[in-house]
Amino acid sequence: MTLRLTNTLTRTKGSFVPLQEGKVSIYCCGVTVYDLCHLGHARSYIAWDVLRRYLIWRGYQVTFVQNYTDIDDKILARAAAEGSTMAAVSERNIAAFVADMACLNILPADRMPRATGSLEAIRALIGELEARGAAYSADGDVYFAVLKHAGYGKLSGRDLAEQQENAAGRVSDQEEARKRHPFDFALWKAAKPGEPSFASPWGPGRPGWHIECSAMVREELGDTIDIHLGGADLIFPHHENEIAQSEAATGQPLARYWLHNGMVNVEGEKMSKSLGNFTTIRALLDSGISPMTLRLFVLQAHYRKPLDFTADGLQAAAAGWERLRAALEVGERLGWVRASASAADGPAPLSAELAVQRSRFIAAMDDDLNTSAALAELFDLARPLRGLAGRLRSGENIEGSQDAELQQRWQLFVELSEQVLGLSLGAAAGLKGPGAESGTDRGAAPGGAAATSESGDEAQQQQIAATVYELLRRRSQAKADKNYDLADDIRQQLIGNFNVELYDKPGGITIANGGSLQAAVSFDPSRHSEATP
RNA sequence: GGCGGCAUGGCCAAGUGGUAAGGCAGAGGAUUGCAAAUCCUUUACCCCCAGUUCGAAUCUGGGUGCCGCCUCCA
Repeated sequence: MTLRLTNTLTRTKGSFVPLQEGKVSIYCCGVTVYDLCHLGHARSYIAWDVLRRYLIWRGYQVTFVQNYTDIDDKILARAAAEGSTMAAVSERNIAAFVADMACLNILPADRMPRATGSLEAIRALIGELEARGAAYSADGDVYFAVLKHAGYGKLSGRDLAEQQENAAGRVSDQEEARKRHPFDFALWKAAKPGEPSFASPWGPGRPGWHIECSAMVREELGDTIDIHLGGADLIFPHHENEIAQSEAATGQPLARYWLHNGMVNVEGEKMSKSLGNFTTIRALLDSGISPMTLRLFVLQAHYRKPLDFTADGLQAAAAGWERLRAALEVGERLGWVRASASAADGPAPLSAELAVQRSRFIAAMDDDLNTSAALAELFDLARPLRGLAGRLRSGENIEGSQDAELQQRWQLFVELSEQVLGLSLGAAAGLKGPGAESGTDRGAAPGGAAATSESGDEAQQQQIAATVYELLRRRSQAKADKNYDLADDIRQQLIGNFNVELYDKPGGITIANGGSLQAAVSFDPSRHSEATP
């Protein structure tokens, strides 16, 4: 089985064959750093993170480059609005980007070039295009001449002759007057008075938007790369222009595979900056949605399809993540060890059933990253583990349960979930970004008492445990007296005051867990002794 | 006007020729004083019409509806 990917360039799904066996070069269009990242970025970069993780897991040596566009009109506007500088705005948003991506468990790119750091390559490329007659300068601007480039429009399926009239009048008259063709686009823009600018053979100015990607791809990865990634909104004009520039300069195909992710809607409406209805990643996480919930939500749909963010959808994903989380957690609770396996190491010896599930997972991922189908396998793998988790949670003693098949199942499950899909316990609880304290969405319960669990000192913790224990004792007595109103009242008190939940198990034993408690407290009426599992 | 995409159960969403994965929600049952968790069982004539085929959600033609891009945008 080989990986099959839908290539925008050919509009077909075909086998992925890298240029060099065993190696994959990927360029992913990054962000313009004038603001915080929004859900569209999250969707896109989660999808590409999974592509990358899957390739790595399959044994490829992947080089992943993603740019920062840190020269741009909108950054300038933002800087002017806040009395700051372009560099300051960029720096701040780059830091935010890094934090947001880490929070979502998105692997950092191998290299992240910036436009400001690539000016040499950009100027060289423009010069080359000019020398080849593919570009012309006009009043300090330099434009790419689309008519000089055969094949312009091949990515987006546009025909220059047909499109010409439709495009008229879409750009400012001034700029229009300098262009020879409406689709010609700026490679270099002359500086306007008061703007920061960079020196160039054409006078002071700054690069156009598209040229930086062409220059960076070439500088970082070479003339032809394996995979070029981006949002569907970039197909035209950005990627079309990128192809034109690069291929006019090198005479080689820019990328063998062009992959584009579908757009994000919010409650059925297109999300866009111009409509002002975008939600930042931070705002969503701050609202109590866990990073892994967001990740699961994104991966439940195919990356090429539009994705509608709704409160209901996120809630469903949160419940789904709870299930996966329980299954991930159970092995750790039982002290099981992760296997350091990957597809490249060859399959570990698996039971027949597990081997089938593993190969189904691979088949799904091979089919243009069908994460939805892959997740179905993951949920199937998790089912018996959830059963184990359920028994553990309700206080049943299964410490001795070292069933080999279950352990193996857990190891496979963890491997696929964490390594390939990036759905990870550690990422949910450990890797903290702003506003991402809780691994579970239900952790955002009333009272906010949960937050104290990490800061409380030992004495305080003992005090709380003792109080909880006393309440458990009283509740046990109330149950014995069949005074269920009081018993329920105590349950409510524990939730309200400490965010602690109670689980009754056979034998009248009650376990209190979560919230302000660092360790579970249990009460056994037959023993009257405290235990902390 | 040009290019492209999508229409599957209450919601989300796979499936691209052999009688419909998975998640959420719901129902019934086991367990429970009640909860929680878990387990079992259960819920679809795949937008419409015509055609191809032994057989279609899946292919072809037509229709209807929705959406994206064509302007900065992941």
